[in-house]
Amino acid sequence: MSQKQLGIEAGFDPSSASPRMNQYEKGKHHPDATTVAKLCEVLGVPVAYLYCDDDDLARVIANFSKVGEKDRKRILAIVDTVKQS
Amino acid sequence: MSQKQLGIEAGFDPSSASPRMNQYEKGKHHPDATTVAKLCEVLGVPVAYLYCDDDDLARVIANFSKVGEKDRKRILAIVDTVKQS
DNA sequence: TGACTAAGAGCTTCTTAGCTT
DNA sequence: AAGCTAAGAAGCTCTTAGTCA
Repeated sequence: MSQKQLGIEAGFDPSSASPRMNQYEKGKHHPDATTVAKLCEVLGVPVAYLYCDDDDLARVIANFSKVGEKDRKRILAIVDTVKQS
Repeated sequence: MSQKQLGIEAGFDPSSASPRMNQYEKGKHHPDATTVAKLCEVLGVPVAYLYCDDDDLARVIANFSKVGEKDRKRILAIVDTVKQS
C-alpha cells in the first residue's frame, strides 16, 4: 500500500494525503492522537502497540485480542496475582 | 499531587505548569506524544495503558512489567501460539 | 506512479494575567 | 493554596506546488 493510499483510507483529503503521510513517515511532522487512531485502524494494529517500548509487552499487545477466550482468561489470572498498591 | 506539581515534575516551566495541566485535564488543549510520555513517567503508568480501550488488555499492560520472570514467559508462550499472518 | 520536500496559510498550543473556590 | 479561564504570542501542521527516481 502506498503512503498516499494509506492516508486516503484514513480519511485524509486525497489532494494532500501523499505529502502528509510522507511528513509523518520521515518525522518532519507528527500526527495527533485522532490521526494515529485512524491510521492504526486501517493498518489493523492496536494503538497501544505503537506506544510500547518493551518488545515483550508489544508482543502481548499485538496478539492478546487474537488468542482464544480460555487463554485470555489464563493471562488475566496471571497478571491479577500482582499485589495492588 | 496538584496539577501544577505534576507539570513541574514533568519538566514544564513552573510559571505556566498550572494552566497547562488544567487545559489538558479539561480537554481544552491536547499534549503531544513527548509530553504524554513525561507525564506517564511521573505517574508511573506505561504510555500504552492510556491508548488502550480494551479493559482486559489494559489490565495486562498495567501489570505485565510487575509479574515475575516465570509468569512473563508463561504469558509470552500463550500469545506466541497465535498464528502469524 | 510513488517518494519526497520547501514554504506559507491556517490552526493549535503555551504563556500571561487574571478570577474563583 | 488549588482549580480554572480568556486572549494573544509562539509554534506547529496541512496544503500547495513542485522535483526526483
